[in-house]
Amino acid sequence: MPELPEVETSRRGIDPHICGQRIARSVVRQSQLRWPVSPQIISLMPGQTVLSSSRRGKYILIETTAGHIIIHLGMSGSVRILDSGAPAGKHDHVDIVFSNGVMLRYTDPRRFGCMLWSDAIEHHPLLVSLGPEPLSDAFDTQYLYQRSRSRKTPIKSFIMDSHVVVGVGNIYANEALFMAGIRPLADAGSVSRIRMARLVVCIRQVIAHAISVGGTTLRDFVGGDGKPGYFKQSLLVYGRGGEPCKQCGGVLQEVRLSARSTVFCKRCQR
DNA sequence: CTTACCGCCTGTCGGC
DNA sequence: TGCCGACAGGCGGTAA
Repeated sequence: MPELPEVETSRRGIDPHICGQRIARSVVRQSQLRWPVSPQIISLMPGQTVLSSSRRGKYILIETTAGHIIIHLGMSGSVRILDSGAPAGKHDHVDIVFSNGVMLRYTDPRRFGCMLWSDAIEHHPLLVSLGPEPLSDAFDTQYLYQRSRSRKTPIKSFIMDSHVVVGVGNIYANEALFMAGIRPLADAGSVSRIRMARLVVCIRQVIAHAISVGGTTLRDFVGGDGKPGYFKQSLLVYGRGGEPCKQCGGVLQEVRLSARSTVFCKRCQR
């Protein structure tokens, strides 16, 4: 389940292999992803050169001489660098093959992800209304506090809303709220400014830490020592419902919030 | 504008 | 051992 740190790790993994490379052709084996793969991925790509890669939220953006490729990994997606001769497996949906024999392969068993093309990335509907990056200056106490006023939605849902802040998935939302000592079900609008300030710090911390260890799930790009679960070992509450709180020893509660597993400590979080 | 809920997918896992 | 339902979950879309 790629979250922001895994997406960033993926982007860093492919970037040096694709930048400056000329695209020879693309292959789409399965076009039915979250949305159909843009036809331009096939029709416009040959002959184009990759200029750069970047990331916005959980979207990987690949800039070519004709426009941008927008990639989302959904729940189970991955991008890998392979030799163009590598045989395709069941869930290898799209290949972008470069003239030097290197290939970028998009794989996604559950097909929740997407591969789209845009020639006006700054106006793309998927990107235009996204909230700030959690590690950017724009994401600060003032911003989060102001946006949360009069919001009745649970604070956990609030910080998982990509229009509020990007990249905070279920795992990191649980972790950040525990670190901040805030109950996931508290009304967003009722969280005090002081506690909102703490939450901003905790979201930053957990995301930055996860990026620094290369995320949890995607580790097999380049030179990966391939040790999975780096971040998993840092988890304080996620996946630990019924187990003792690492802070007070009490039993961690687990509830469903909008169909998502939500774990917290009754004593440490208020 | 807000909020709550739906559905897209398939691999995995627990129960019988 | 095999079958089957529940579950996982990002997030756009839609209804109220």
